[in-house]
Amino acid sequence: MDYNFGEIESRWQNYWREHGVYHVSNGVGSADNHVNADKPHYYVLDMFPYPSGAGLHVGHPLGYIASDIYARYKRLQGFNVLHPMGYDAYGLPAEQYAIQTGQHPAITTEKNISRYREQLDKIGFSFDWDREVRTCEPKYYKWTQWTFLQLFKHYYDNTANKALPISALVERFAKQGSEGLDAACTEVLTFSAEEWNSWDEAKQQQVLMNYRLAYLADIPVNWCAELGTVLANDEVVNGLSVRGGYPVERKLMRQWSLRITAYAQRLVDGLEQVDWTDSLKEIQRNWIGRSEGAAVWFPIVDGSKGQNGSFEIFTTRPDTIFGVTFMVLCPEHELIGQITTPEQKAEVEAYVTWAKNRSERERQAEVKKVSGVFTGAYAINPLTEEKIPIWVSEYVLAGYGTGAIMAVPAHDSRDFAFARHFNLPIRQVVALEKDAISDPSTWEESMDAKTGYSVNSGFVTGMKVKDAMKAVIDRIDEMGIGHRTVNFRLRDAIFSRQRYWGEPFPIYYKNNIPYSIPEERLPLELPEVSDFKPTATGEPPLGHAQKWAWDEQKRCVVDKSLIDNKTVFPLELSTMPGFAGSSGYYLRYMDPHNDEAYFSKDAVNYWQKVDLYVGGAEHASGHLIYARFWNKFLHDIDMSVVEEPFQKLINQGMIQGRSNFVYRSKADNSLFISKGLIKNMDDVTAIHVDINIVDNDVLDIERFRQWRPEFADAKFELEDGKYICGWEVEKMSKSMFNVQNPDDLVARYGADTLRLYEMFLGPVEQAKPWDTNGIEGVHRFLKKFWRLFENLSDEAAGKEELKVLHQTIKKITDDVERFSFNTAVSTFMICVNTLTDLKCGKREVLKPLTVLMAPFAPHIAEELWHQMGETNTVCDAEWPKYDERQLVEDTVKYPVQFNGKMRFTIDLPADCAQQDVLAAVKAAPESAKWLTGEPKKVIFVPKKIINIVC
RNA sequence: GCUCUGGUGGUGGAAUGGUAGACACGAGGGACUUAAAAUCCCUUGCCCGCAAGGGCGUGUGGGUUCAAGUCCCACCCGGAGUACCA
Repeated sequence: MDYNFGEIESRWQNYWREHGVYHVSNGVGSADNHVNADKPHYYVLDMFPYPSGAGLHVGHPLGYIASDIYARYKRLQGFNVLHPMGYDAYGLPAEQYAIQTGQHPAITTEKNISRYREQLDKIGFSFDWDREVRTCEPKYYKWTQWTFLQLFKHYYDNTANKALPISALVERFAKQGSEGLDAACTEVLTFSAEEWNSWDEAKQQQVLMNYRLAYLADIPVNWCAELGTVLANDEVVNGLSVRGGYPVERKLMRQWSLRITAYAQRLVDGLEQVDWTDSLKEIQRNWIGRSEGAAVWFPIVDGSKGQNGSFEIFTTRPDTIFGVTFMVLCPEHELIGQITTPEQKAEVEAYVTWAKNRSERERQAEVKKVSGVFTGAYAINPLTEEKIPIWVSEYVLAGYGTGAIMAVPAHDSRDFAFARHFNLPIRQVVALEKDAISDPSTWEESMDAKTGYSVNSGFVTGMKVKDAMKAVIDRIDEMGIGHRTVNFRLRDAIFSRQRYWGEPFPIYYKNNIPYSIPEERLPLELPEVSDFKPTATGEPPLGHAQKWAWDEQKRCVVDKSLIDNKTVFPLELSTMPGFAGSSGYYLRYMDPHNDEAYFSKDAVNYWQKVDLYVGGAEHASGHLIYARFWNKFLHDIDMSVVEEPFQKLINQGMIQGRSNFVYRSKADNSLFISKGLIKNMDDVTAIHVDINIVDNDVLDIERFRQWRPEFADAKFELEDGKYICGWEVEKMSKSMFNVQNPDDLVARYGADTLRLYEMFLGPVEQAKPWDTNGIEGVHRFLKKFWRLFENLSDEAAGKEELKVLHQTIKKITDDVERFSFNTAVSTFMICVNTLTDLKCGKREVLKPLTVLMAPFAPHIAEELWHQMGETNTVCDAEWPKYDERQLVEDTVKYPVQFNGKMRFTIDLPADCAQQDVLAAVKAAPESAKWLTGEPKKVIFVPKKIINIVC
């Protein structure tokens, strides 16, 4: 009987579904715990997909296949494995599509999901679909909203180093005001208990907003007019939106933000505990951008103009303070208005206006261009008492540090450029050697390195840079004008989107103060709207919703015509961003149908965390930071039990497209020249051709003629009767006709072949081009494996057969453990080739081999498993263990080296001692040529090699 | 610029410091077949040679070592991330 993959695969997919083979229980305490009560647990998670209209291409399942193999492997090893899947279903593309076509995003999303599901099902994954989550479903986003409310109701206490309830803060303020409080906040406030108690509700709420972990504030945002929404920093690249590539500008807007910066240090520290690649950790560290330095207050000359008579700067180089020759404020700095002299006023205002109106894009493009203006005001260097000019420039950013710097042009390249441009003095205060002082006016560039000695620097002169840093900080600390501090590049995450297709905020406004709707009234469901575009007045799409107001007494959503601002109030109109729903989904999978809680204590105590997480590295600075933050917060409020949610993380590499080209002659527009016959590439035009009508770079001429009407009469210059196409590795995209759809391959070769081939392509973590050319080999291998079972026998296996089996068990186990699936597939090939040569059809060998194959090619394994008379699923078989005794070799083929060069090999007994090996080598006829006289030295590695130096 | 990656046959790729190129694709030759498909066998890094055999080979140049694709130093090229972050 032939290997009929179509029939086999649908049979077992049905069987698995009908028997609930992939259903997982939560261990002890759960309703159906009897099955898995005493097994160890393991959680394998894939980053859930956004179901786009295009469906899956061959790159999407790569990670899913890898994780599925691992999940199945763990199960065979006796683990209770959680391996769920769901959909990140809220987001921009569905909404953009809705705006264009008027189709409700819920409908297109539903359609896309069922298409995804169909495609996924065909590949034979072991997902427990009973646990599916969809971020756009009320019963799921109820808990996204719930988490938001908890963030709203907590603040971050730096002393406790965790999130604490706002109610505790209110109590504290009533008793002692801000005294002794060290908390994450937007600005440091100082007030007494009397003051707090004297304030009205509005003022108190305003003050609390300064501390909430989810807070409303006017902040400069990335506004994308084309998309009609704000975007997070990681959603903007080079001043353009990641989705759509539209221009993005800076704009001050009242937005919800998450105070993720409160967790910056813990986010850095947590990286030590997780098993991720160094490069991924590095991306996160860079994104968080921790830097140590000092905060220093510089007094302003004629301090009456400034509020406190001084302003704060941040520097990582306190040791260079003797080299400060000017100060720079960012154009947004609040002090500018107060300190600018009347003579400079016009010029400064013009500059500030100009800078503020510049788009992100212009700024990015002109980074190297120096611009700025003198305020006319001066500061005093607190250590030298020198009077130094204060400038304003774009190169100082509002969002980092305090938006003000001390400029040390000799030792900072940006300050250097600025000083040169405006002819400001440059003073050397660091030198590689104590006396290596030169004239900075002759320098080509600044000396930025943190090495060498301080020079021209008062009391730190002669100290090493590192010591000088400490000495300066100690001094300013003593003087009470500064202290050691740490700054982060990470910004708070803007959490509002002016969009329709997202989670509504469970917030209503009473006198412009946000209040949370009661938790027991969640979810606050997304209302229907007449139009998905923003309203005429610029309100988000929810402004179109008629039934969108909160009745405080009835505790429910009512028609907005009832708004009276007494008992009925307007609801928040923006929605949450894409990362809201994906930040905690891994926890919900643990207990997806719980209506009482996000997830039960039992469930999270059982599963703890994700043991293996597989997904793309593109989420390094987005999802993976937000999710870690989300989890740490949930940990603080005693929900999640482990601080770091993803223990081991694997990034599957991108699968690139492999495009094919035909070459049209420029002289004759209907003539196509085969690649090898082209003399000069300038004579031809390369045209992308659909990879589905090309086989091994050979063009199917008939199908090419049918492909496009304009090619119907094409003529060809052939080589060896074939038209050979050119190829190139590019992004997989429709416009390049290089998209490979997994369904086509499943139909042609079967899911098992697809699974094996995706793994065989190369290391999972490496980017690689998709190329169908090799798929035949993998398919042939499966047929060969199938044929082994044609002569199934119960005879005892021989030594050779057992040896290859046990070698295979050992190698496959090793390979799976280190996620080296490509070499695992080769190992299977070697094993099957050997067994074919040995004509081995012995059950004793084939049965364990089938179990080894089951994670990789589950359908064929299940079929053969049952053909061997088994009645239970192969998924619950036992992973074989290798027997060291079967691996022992009697003889070793020793490579013989002379002076490190391999010359020949010699077969010897495995237990041969050095002198016997040497004797055998001397006796070998081949040695005569290389061995003249006695060897000077002999290196002998038992069972490995012998090297003779002569 | 900085950080992280990677550089091995015609192609994808393999190699705990110990026979470089496993496994597969492609290509060439052959068997079976009326023919095709399927299957099977042989050859396939480059150079010299009829052969036996020899020389050269893992981006480049040095070094460590009995032995280097693998370790160290310097450099070249590709890919990704990030970028006035003080």
